[in-house]
Amino acid sequence: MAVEEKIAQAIRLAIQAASGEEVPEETIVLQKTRKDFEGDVTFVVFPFLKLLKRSPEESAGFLGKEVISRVEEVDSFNVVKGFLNISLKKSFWLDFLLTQSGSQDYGKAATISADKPVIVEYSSPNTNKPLHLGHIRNNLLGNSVARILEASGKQVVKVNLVNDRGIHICKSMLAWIKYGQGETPETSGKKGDKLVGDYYVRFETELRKQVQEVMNSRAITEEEARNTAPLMLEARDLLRKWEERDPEVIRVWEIMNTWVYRGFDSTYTRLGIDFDKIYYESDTYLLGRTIVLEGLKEGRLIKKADGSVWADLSDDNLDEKLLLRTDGTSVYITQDIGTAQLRHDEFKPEKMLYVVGNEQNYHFEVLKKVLKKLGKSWADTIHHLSYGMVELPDGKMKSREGTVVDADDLMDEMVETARRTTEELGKTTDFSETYKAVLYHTIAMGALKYFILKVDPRKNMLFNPAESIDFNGNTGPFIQYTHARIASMIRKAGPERMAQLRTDIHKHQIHPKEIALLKHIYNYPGMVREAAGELNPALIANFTYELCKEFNQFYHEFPVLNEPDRHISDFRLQLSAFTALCIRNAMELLGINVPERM
RNA sequence: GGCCCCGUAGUUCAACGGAUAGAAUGGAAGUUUCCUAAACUUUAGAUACAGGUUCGAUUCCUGUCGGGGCUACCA
Repeated sequence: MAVEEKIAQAIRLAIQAASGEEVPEETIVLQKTRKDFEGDVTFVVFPFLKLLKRSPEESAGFLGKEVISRVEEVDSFNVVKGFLNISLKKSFWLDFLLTQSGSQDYGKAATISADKPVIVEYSSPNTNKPLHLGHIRNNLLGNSVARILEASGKQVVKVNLVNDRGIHICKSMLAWIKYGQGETPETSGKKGDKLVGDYYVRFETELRKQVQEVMNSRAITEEEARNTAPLMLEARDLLRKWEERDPEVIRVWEIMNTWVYRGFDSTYTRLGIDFDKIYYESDTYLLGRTIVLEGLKEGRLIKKADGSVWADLSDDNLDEKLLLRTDGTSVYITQDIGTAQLRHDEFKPEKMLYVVGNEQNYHFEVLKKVLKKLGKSWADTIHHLSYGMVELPDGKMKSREGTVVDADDLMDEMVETARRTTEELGKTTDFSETYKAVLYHTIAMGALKYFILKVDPRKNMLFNPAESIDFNGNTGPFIQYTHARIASMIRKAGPERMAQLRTDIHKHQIHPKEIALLKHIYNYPGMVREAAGELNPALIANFTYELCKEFNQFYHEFPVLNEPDRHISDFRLQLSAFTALCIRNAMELLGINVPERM
């Protein structure tokens, strides 16, 4: 049993004994003692004053004595108003260092559960649009959440659903057919996804021209003009042909897709993310249609006079939702129904996690309701991990308006900043070219990933393209630097010494600052569990930042290798190595590498 | 209009209903004969507004004001 549990238990029994009332376990909540106060664990007595029939100070004092006598790891306590601050024995902390610092897997669950897996869907790009900063947030979040869940002992399946069909895809195809003159990534020197994206933009530009012309000559609304413009009709026609598997259309579609996937893959690789399985909407949308038609036959859905199929969600205070168009083609949610069914059948997952922006909150609400309407008992395994938008100083990024921060460009800039900063600091003189290339990439990605992941996923965040992402302060490179410093000490100590550190519990008078550092590391596994429960990588980021600050203070104040007393030096070396291990494992959960030198 | 989310230092981010609201950055002032100064130390600076619940509210409730999103036979 962990010490915290023992303390909570002791407090609970003491309150029960004193009051004669049953006290449920979950009402005893311990918290970490705040930094400005002495102690390791704090219990707030206010909620129990009525049971204890004493003043806050007396109650806390009473419980403090009980805890000391019942829990051997407890050394002392102090009382501030209604706060009982409990300190653990120094031997407890030393023992923690000696028993835990050897395990490379510190903080990872010992076993992976054999139960049903958790499916994490993320990225889910649209083949018309090159990846931008919004996708970066999505990709990093999804990847990190998957890692965190794994570390907490879940079996995780990472999946990507590529949005490769629909009217929008036909738009870029049409533009390429009409205006492309056979342009390819090779002939143009453009990355495949960028090339296709350009044709999507081209379609919109040409369409706008047509709309403008029609509106100048006839008095109709813009919406009508859009819907009746020749280009739009051609795009619709192309979609019909695509759904009929017209060989020529399919051929163009496949060629363009191949370009896009090659482009996406290179971006994913640079970002360091991957998937266990990739789904394509083109493979799943028909299943969605089948399910909808079945639902219609079973009387769960309604068909209107024009032939369109709808789910009536008015019982749930939502509107009617279109599932099949008048012409029988599928809409976005139709394929989501199919994909969900497919995944459920394949994995019988405990949970299906969708990492998708909060602009789709309504969509997922509707999806769950529709699945329930269709009688799917597993509808509640669906969980929308809804993350906030990345905003620019002048508002949201919009592909159509060209106000996007391109993922590849941003990564290029980050690498360049990393190179320049490192060289300005004059640290590269004895680094090989190969090492430098890897290092700049590591630092660049560290800065970018940390910048994104340190923010609570649910909140919108701001990115200012005019200011480059910081390398000082609460940043990825700060954490990487802290690790590199420790790695440097370990190198200097040498493998032989590291293999036989003589940390002697009895000889070493451990300093409060050293305990503070150990305490921080001690909290790491709990932090991983919490992050897994909340699906929140920001907790890991902030934890690691605090740990590094704690270490840097220690490092500044206490000599490690330069400490003449070998026992103390060994102890500090072991403490430093444990810190480095904790940093490394924590950063791994964010997908951030930590260098040995920088 | 309806529904949802968000308002914390100049700026970007923290804070299970708990103690004196933390950091970073920018501003001011320091620390290199010492293990990497991408570091460390000191300093000024914030809970939009008005009520309510509570021993205790940045956190929960109501209203006002401000910002964003959704409300497509787009995805």
